[in-house]
Amino acid sequence: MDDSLFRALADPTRRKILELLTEKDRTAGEIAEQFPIAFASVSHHLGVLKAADLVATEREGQHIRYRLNTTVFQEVVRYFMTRFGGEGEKHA
Amino acid sequence: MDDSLFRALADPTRRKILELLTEKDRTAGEIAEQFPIAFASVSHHLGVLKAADLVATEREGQHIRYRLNTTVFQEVVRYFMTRFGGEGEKHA
DNA sequence: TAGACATTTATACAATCATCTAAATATTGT
DNA sequence: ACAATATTTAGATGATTGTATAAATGTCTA
Repeated sequence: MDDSLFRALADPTRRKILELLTEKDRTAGEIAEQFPIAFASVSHHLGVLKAADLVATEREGQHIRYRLNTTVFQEVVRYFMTRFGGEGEKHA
Repeated sequence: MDDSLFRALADPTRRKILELLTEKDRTAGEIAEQFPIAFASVSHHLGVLKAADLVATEREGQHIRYRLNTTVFQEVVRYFMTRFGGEGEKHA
C-alpha cells in the first residue's frame, strides 16, 4: 500500500474529483470547471491522482479523458478490512 | 466523512501506530518506543489520530492507554465501498 | 503553417506539517 | 511536599503542499 495513495486522498479537492469520476469519465476541462480554482491547479491535482494510480488517462484528440482506476480502490478497501477490518462490511 | 480523517491517515507513522493498536491496546510510551523519533513527536501524532476520532484514550494511573476506534474504520470502508466500491469486497 | 483550443509544466509563494528541544502538566511513591 | 516518571503543550525550523500566473506542449482546423 503505497504512501502516495494516502497522500493523494488527503486533499478534499482530489476526493471530489474522484467522486465526479464515479459518475462518469470526464475530460480534464470538464473536471476543472467544477472547481473555483485555476485549471492549472486542477491539472496538478490530476497529476497527483495519476501518480497514485487512482485514475488513468486516455487522449481523445485535444482532450484528455480521465477515468477511475477501480482496482486501486479495491486495494484500499482490502487494506482497511484486513488490518482494521472488524465486522462492519459483511452485508455489503 | 471528515477531512481530518484522511489527513490523519496520510502520514506513514500514524498508519503504523494504528497497525500497532490493531494487535493490542498500548500506552503512549509503548507506542513511542517503537519509533525512532522523539516521544513528543509521537505524542503529536497521537493527538492527530485522536482529533480524527481514529483512537480513543483512557488514563491508567501515570499512563495513558490508546485503543483503536473501530467504528470509524468501518465508516472508512463504507465510504470507499459506497462511492468507489465496485465488486472487490464481496468474498471477504 | 498559423491560430485557436486543451492541457501540462515551470516557477514562486503562503500555508501546513513533521520534527525537534524545552517547558508544562499530571500521577505516583516516599 | 518533593522527586521521579509519563505524557502533553509550546515554540521554532526545514520540508512539503496547494494555489497562482506565465510559459510550454500537443492537437485540430482553416
